[in-house]
Amino acid sequence: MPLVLQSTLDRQPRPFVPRDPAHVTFYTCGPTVYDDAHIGNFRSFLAADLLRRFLESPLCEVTLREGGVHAGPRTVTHVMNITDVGHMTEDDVADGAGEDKMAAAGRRLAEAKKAGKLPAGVDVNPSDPFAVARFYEARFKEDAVRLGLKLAIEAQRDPTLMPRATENVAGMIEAIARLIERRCAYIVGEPGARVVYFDVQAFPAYGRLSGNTLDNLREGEGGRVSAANQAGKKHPADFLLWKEDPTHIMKWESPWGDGYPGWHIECTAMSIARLTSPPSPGEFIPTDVAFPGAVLDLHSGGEDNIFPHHECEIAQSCCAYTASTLSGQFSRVWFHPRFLLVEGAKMSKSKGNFFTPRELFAKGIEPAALRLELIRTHYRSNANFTMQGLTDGQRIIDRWRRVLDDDTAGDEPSPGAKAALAAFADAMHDDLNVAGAIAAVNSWLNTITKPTREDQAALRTIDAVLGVLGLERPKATTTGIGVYAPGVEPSPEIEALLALRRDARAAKDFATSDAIRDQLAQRGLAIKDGPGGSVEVRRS
RNA sequence: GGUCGGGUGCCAGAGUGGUCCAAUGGGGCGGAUUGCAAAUCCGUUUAUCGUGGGUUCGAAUCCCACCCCGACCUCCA
Repeated sequence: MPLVLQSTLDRQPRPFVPRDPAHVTFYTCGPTVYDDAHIGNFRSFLAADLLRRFLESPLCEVTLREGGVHAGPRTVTHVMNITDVGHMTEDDVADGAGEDKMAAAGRRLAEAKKAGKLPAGVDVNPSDPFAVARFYEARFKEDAVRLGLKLAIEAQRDPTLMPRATENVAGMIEAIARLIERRCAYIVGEPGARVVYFDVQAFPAYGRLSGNTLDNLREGEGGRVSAANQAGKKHPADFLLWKEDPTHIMKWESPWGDGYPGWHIECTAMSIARLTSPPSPGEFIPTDVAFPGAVLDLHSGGEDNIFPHHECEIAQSCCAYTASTLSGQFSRVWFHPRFLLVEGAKMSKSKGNFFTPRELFAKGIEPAALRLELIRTHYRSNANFTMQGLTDGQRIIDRWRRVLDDDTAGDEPSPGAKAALAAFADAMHDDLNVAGAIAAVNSWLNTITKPTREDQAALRTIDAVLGVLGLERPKATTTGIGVYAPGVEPSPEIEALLALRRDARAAKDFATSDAIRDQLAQRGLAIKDGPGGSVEVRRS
């Protein structure tokens, strides 16, 4: 059974039919770099990564437009933008009110610097918004690489895969100009305070993605679309494409004055630029009969992007670049992973359940365990991140690694590897049923007492999709007697206790040795006697 | 109020009309192992599937109502 996905547009699973089955185009709305990305951000990015990895796997089959099946492997060009334009903190009040977010981030950085809380070796000029953006961008890329985001690894060689909004303003201006020319956008205000808006009434399909059609928006009681804040708009749902503001902290020249672009236009410009052959002025991308207005194969983003961001992106992209402005979906599949809860509650800084990958890594959580915890729940359900889940995942990973690490594996054929690969692929083809796929792996491994090389090869094929086993393994710190797990710092006191315990055990004074173990347990450390008198120390 | 996604054992989480008295992992319990632990290995245990009604020969799976959780309704993955 070839791959089936549930696009947000369809609300039901459908076979995935790319334009070119051998080469899939995939755009992911990337991070805003005003701050470190948290585990919720990464859940969404990793879900996209998993989809991409499966598409590239030899296990993945895809439906052909003319019918029939295309067998993997295939290539995927996966692009993810870096949003380094500082949007406004109060853009809902009026387009362009409040403080620029990049400026706010700079202010926070300046405070951290003053308090001596910046990591060693870091020198950022907090008043330079570009420097602030680059600082967080670099940290994001580090985290992404550690979590095995394939795109971030590739981007180390090909930076065009992670384009920056600030370096694509020319493309945004071109897109806006095309929209104005096609009468899908209009300019209001006098020079010095001009604003360009997209005219939502020019795109009848507006609202199809989110269900927020123009009628529903009018009836809605969210209170955000209020006419009072929207002076000059033809329709309250019209959205900003360009804002003239010569005083802004980040500004560019444009035909509509010096200023900055709206929130949505950057993704249009960057996806068109990197994933299509951009049409010349006056020309448009021809419509695919089967998928009108579909230019990209896949487009992903967190569920909060569905409205307004992706709704607006579809409208402006189709109106600027495709043959018809009447309808269009821009991407064949819209892929929206749901939000992550933490210990059953919404993640928030005030609740203290807000985590970034680097914080967890510093505690000794290994990237593989975090990755598995973040991908193991179906992407269209809210996932619940728990410390228990992290431990569960760690055990699964340790178990799988024991299979791969067995260097006495023989050449005899494996009785179960083929069926396991098929079961894994079946689950993944079914709208990425990762939990089912992991279950297939575990059930198979349960039947193995001694892995063969074929088993190991099969597990590697599976892991090329899941992407956990190849991740960096934090190293234990070894001292004379202790083997300290990642995240546990050796100290002279602990060393002394371990030495005392060793002596007590040698003298068969188990009361003392157990007392020392209890003492360590009170400090949150669990020990395990290893070979040769060594003692493994980890957090309990 | 509108538009969506969910509610399955102690926990996480699959399963979308019969093969489900419900996968898988963790936990619990028992055994091997250990001075005792831990880890590992072996075995084992636990669910009438949010509530109420309906459709059907048959429902966790379809329909209706209600309750609850989460997202969005121009900051947010």
